[in-house]
Amino acid sequence: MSGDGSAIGLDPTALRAQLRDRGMRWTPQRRLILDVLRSTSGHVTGSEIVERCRARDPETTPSTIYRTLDVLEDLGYLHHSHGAGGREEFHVLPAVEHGHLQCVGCGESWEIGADEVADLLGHLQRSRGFAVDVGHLTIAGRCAACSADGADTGFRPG
Amino acid sequence: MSGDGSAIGLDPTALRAQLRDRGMRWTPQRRLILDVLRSTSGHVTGSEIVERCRARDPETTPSTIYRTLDVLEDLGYLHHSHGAGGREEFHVLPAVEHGHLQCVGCGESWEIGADEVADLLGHLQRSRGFAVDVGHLTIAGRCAACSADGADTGFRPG
DNA sequence: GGCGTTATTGCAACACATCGCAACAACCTG
DNA sequence: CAGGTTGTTGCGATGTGTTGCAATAACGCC
Repeated sequence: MSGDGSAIGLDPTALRAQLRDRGMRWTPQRRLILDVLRSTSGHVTGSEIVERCRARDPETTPSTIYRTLDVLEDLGYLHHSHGAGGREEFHVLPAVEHGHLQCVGCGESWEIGADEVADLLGHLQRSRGFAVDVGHLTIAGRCAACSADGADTGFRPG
Repeated sequence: MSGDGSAIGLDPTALRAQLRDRGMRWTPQRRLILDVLRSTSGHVTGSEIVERCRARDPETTPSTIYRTLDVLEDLGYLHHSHGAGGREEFHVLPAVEHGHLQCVGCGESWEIGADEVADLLGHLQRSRGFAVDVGHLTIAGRCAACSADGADTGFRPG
């Protein structure tokens, strides 16, 4: 819908400064990963990121990538949740915190704003004192189209 | 609350009949897995089931177990969802459909009844036509105790 | 610019889960 | 009970993440 993901805020210089503040280092690998992330909009799975990094530099190793992703999440540059299949899904630069709806039929996913989530889950917070991690929330189910299509869980006989 | 999980309804004979109805077979492996499940209450991760099966019969292979688990889920004997870490969690004999709350701090998890879930998510259903898979729902966050304990995501310096 | 400290990398191994495929064995039939 | 069908098993390989550890290389300091 909107831009191409080359978002302001994924600025290498800023990240470098933030890292240094924490006594952490700015490395070529991190620069590459940040770069890949900058040219990414919306959701990506962990393996997609690995793939894209290796496309630019075949030397890149998965462990480095996943560790860097952790760091970036720590710094608030991204969020991750787990899709309907349990795989990691990263969401770059979440301007506003939000959750996801994912269809087990077609795999499509949609965002639900923090407002909406708060509306839905706020009372869990109040009644149980349970602080929902909105950014991590992915709700599985079937979208309208897939519900109309077939009733069962993605399985279509014959 | 109730018993030890040796629930009525996980009856080998009944399962055998159900399998045969579908042209499927009753094998020693399936019997073992059902047995393990019978002595299990509440949540188990996939690897826990594997472990317990191998404890009784070291020959058991993971692929067989996971495949049988799929079959059993198909037949409604259990449900699975993905915990905060993305790992599979199975729930045996869900008398009533329900979702889960899982604390990323202590790992503890709680059930939330279908009623409560419906209450929370019903409007997603109405406004978007999205049919939430309640049995698959696991909401991550921090429980009251852990929220009081420390503010960040499970990380504790020093 | 050279040097020391120590965060980070890359490797290898592991953990969890899934899949293709050939051999096996439940089950049905006669 | 022997024989054929075909659903299942078990193996090995693959995909996705994680972790321990020794070598490397950022970064701060002189």
